[in-house]
Amino acid sequence: MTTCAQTADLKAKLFRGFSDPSRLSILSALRNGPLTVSEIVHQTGLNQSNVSNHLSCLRCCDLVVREQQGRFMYYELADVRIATLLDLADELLADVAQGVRQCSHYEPSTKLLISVQ
Amino acid sequence: MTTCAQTADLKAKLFRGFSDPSRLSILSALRNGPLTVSEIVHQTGLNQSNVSNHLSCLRCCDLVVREQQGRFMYYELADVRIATLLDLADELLADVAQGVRQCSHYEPSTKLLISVQ
DNA sequence: ATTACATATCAGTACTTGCTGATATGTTTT
DNA sequence: AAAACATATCAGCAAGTACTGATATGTAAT
Repeated sequence: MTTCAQTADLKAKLFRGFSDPSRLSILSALRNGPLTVSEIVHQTGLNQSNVSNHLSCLRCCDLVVREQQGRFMYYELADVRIATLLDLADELLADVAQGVRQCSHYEPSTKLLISVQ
Repeated sequence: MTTCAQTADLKAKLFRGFSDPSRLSILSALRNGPLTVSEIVHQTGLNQSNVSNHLSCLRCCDLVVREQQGRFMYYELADVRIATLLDLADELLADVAQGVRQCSHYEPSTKLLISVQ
């Protein structure tokens, strides 16, 4: 029970790595092979600072690895199973978790709109 | 590219469902079969209000389903693949994402400790 | 109908989290 | 060595997000 809670904490932390649209765009871009930071910037449309921050976060968690090549830094998914996890999520979205789209629990600015009205 | 970003948003939202220790404890408790709210409260150690809020969130996203039985409400995982996803996360934690534990990006109150010192 | 029990909802608070711009570090080229 | 390029770091702001306690709803027993 106590051990279970600790695992839950850790697992939650792992999932937090996947629970941001920017980080997911980055991971998804990396599925086609290694990319430099600026290539990621270009492909995702995010800015350099933002991408760099997220990459640092992803690398710190060992979800991506990097390799220096001249003045470029190549980033890559750390393991195929990361792609598997992303695919499984897509499957769930398609077949099961269809409510996600409309669900507004813990959702941006609903309160604001209501109070303004 | 635009479609990709939209999927990223949705997937991020799905992962947010899994990125909370309380929700994970609940989901993990439900892996052994359907449970009432108070059984979940008992097994997880969370309080009733909290569990109810999270269940409402999980149900809204179609990650769990419920069925009324007298004055009890039985909750259950909506699909086996949810358990699969949890297992895959465990695998990643064990084999790949070992940095998650120590990673302190976007981490509670690091700033506070530093500024106090 | 009233009480007891099971669950749901809500507002408020404290905290977490991501983005941006400015700046720093590091690496090649001239 | 200086300039140009690639990436990293940091502070501060603007959100988002979760927990709690109080209260409401709903169901079954007396």
